[in-house]
Amino acid sequence: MIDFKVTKRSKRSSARLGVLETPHGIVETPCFVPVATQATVKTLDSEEIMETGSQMLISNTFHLHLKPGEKILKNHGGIHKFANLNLPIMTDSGGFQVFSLGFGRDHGASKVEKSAREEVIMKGDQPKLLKITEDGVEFTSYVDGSKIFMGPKESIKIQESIGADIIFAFDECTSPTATKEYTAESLLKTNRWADICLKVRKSDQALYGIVQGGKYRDLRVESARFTASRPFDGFGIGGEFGGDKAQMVKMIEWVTAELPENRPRHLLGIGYLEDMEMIVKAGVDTFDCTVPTHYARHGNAFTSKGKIDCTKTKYLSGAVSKQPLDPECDCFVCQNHTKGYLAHLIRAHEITGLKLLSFHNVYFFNNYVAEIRKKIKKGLL
RNA sequence: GCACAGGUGGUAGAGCGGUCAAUUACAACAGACUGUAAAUCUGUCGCCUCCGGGCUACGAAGGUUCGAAUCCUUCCCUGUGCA
Repeated sequence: MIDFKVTKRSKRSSARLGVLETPHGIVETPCFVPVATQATVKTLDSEEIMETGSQMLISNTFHLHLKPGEKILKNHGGIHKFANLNLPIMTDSGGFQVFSLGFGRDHGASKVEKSAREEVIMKGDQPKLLKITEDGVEFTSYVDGSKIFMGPKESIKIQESIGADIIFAFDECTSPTATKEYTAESLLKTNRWADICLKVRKSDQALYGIVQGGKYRDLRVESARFTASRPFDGFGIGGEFGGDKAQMVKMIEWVTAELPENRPRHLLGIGYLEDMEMIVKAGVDTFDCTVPTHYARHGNAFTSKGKIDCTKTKYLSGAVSKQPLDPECDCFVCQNHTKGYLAHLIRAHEITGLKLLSFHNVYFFNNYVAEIRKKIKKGLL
């Protein structure tokens, strides 16, 4: 079980400071949650994860179900022991994979598409590689092509075996290209699944319900009200956030306005640096995002002066090459390594380069949110 | 000196008469990435372009042919073996 207390409410916005207590430690909110899909923050070991100042991680039910399988995790005493991760952990339910391996894959689309696409998802449409039914979703495994059925019951059962502190209801993450009719019908399913998740849960793990509804205000509000009316321990805000940033913030605000103040809100899969203040001001407590680790493995570092693309030759020589990634950052990487060395490692495809950039990026993101907490404390946000 | 093998775009290496400005990989350059099928993906990659095409190119020079990176001759290089 978890305990959540709001310790300060901003007078300038919907931002709030909070303390989230879990069986594996306390989380100060607002908090960035690094993504550990396969029970690891890619390239970082458990000690390094702690050194980045991470407070909580989110792992993935679908991926752990495929590999190594939840039985393995259960036999090892759950994800914390299995991966030697001594901090709070969430597991995403697999609902995002309904999108990412479904219409997202079919259309090469992101849940944050900036502009409209030609593909439109109509009521009754099905993705190519999976089948969404009333009871759940038949996935096609990317490991061996086998069919894998996952619905609310299955997801909760798996999540119980994995043993995270916080688990999520199984939902359908809808696409930015879904019509209102599709999104409305999907929402009915997600809501029905939410009740099943609550019903079948036997563990004392915290269970978050997920708000969907796409870009449609009435659907978002309906979804938020429905989810708020159920005995969830917290709330995930999911689905698409297509359009521009202003639109995204509006969509979050529609939802947080309907959610009870005394339970935590987790924004699923959003967290560019430039997004952070906005989403916190919109009333979000925790949020996860693959960007720091993902971009790191593609050679990009985030700094107080902007993004640095370490694949560029210009960082190898001259004055810049002798400087750290970010002179204002006190992480291990910035204290001990130059841009020139990091650019070399990335360009030489050395695995250490990926690790060092991942470490820095996660550290930087955590630090960035720590500053946001300070601003709220000072009444500046 | 003789005998084999070989010389192709930044590199490696395909191609062995037309569909070749030349497969592919790497390098280089540019772009993308928001609950991770992601150490990934996309594009450019001889020169010029009014984007139709034009020009120069497969060691060098000749030749055969309607047509040569591809066949022939000579030369120059490289590797290996024998003297």
